[in-house]
Amino acid sequence: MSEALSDGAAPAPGRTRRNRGSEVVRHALVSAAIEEFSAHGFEGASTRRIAEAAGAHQSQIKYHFDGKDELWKQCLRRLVAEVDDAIAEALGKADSPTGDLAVVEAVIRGLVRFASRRPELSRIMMHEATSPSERLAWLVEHETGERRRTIVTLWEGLRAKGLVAPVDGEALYHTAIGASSLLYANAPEAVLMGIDPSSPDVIERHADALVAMFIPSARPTR
Amino acid sequence: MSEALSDGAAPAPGRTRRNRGSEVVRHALVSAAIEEFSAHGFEGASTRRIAEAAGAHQSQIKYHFDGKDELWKQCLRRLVAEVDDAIAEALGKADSPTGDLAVVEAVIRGLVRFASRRPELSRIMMHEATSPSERLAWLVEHETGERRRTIVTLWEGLRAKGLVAPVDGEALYHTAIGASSLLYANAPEAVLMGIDPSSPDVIERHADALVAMFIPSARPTR
DNA sequence: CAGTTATTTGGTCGAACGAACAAAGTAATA
DNA sequence: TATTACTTTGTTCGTTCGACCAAATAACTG
Repeated sequence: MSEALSDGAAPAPGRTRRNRGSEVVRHALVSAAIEEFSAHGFEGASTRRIAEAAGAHQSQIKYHFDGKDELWKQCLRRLVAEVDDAIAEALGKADSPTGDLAVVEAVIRGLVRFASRRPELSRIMMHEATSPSERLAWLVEHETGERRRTIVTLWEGLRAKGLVAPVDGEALYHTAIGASSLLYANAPEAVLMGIDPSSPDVIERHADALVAMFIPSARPTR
Repeated sequence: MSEALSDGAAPAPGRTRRNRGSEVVRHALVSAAIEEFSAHGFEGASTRRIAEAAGAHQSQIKYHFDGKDELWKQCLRRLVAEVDDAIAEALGKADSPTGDLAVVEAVIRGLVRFASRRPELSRIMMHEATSPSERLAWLVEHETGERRRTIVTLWEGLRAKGLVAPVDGEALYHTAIGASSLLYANAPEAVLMGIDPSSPDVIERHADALVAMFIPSARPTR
C-alpha cells in the first residue's frame, strides 16, 4: 500500500508553470494536511498553510477535494491504511502457526512502533475525539469501529482463559492506545521534559514494558 | 481548594444590569473557557463563545484577563490545582503510615477517577502537546514538569526493587497518563463505540486493571 | 493544427476572529 | 450628594478564515 510519490513542495523554482497531475497534487496536499491537522486540529488548521506547504494554491483544495472536510477524510483514509499495513506486517513477522498470545504481542509492538514512527494518526484522533462532531461519527463508523471490535473480541477470549491482564473489554481499546501512543502523540511535551521519544532504545523498552504489562503470562520473546 | 462560586451564565434575565463583581465574572469565564478549550483546542476556541456561555461580553475577557492567552493560563492553573487536590485527597485516604506501593496504587486510582470526573485537563493537554508552542513550554515549566519528576523518582525507587512493572522512567509518565485518561478524554469516541465512560462500574474496573498491571506484586486492596 | 479537457492562477465574498477603545452604567466612599 | 473606582456595553479595526468563480495556462485528442 505504500506509495512512491514524493511529498515535495514547490512545483518548480524555475520560470514556467508545470501541471503536476491530479495524483501528485492530491498526494502532496494530503501529506501537508496530515501535518497541519495533527499539529493544530481540524478547526485550527488553515487550508492556506496546507496549500503553501504542498506547493499549491488554496483553490486547488476546492478543485481536488471540494473542500476542507473531504481533504480531512482523505488524510484519515491514508493514515488508517498505514496503521493497517503496519499491523499486518507485524503479524506477518510472527512465526507462522502463531498462537493468540503471539498475535497480541505483535499487535502491541506494532502499535508502539507505528505510533512512534507516525504519531500523526494518534494526534488527529486525540484532537477529534474530545467533542462530538460529524467527522468523529464518520471516523468511528467507517474507519476505526470495526478494528476495535476485532481487537476486543480477540482479547476477551484470552481474558476468559486468564492469559492476559484483567482489563475489561470496555476499557481495553483506549487503555492500550493511550499507553502505547501518548508518549509519541505528545512528543513535544516529552521533549520539554528531557525525553527523546524518537530514540529506538526508548521505543523498544516501552514496547517491552507494555508486553509485560498486558501479557503477564508471557516471557519476553524479543 | 474547591470554590463555592456558581458557574451560572446569564447575569439576570430581568431588566436592569447588575455588576457581578470581578471574582464572580472571572470564575464564570474560566469555567466556560475550560469547556471551550477542552472541546476545540486553543486555536479553535472562540472568545465570543466563551463569553456568551459565561453570560458576559467578549470585551470582559480583555478587561479581566487581558486576552485569550492569560485566560487560558488561568484555566490551566485551576485544573492543575484540581488534580493536585484530587491526588492529595487520594493519598490522605490511604492508611496513615502508608507504604510506597500503597501510595502508587492511590495515585493510579486517583488519576483514573479524576480523569473520568474532570476530563478537561487531559483534553487540553492532548490538544496542546501535539506541537511546540509558548503555551506548552509554560505548562511544562510552571505546572506539570515538577510533578512528573516527583512521580518518576518515586517509581524508579520501586522499580529498582522489582516491586512494580518494568516501565522505564522515560516512558512511565505518558504511559500512565495515557492508560488512565484516554478513555475519558476521548469519551465522545467511546460513546460512539457503545461504551459509557461515565459508568462507575467501568471506571472502577478500569482502575483495578491499571493497578494490577502497574503493580503486579500487589494483591487488590479495593 | 484546432478543439477539448485538465489544471492552475488570482482575486473576491461574507463571516468570524482577537484586540482595542470610548462611553455608559454601577457600586462604594466621603 | 459629590467623587471616585470598578465593571459593563457597544462598536470598530485589521486580519484570517473557507468558499467560490472567472480567466489563464497546460496537456491531451482528434
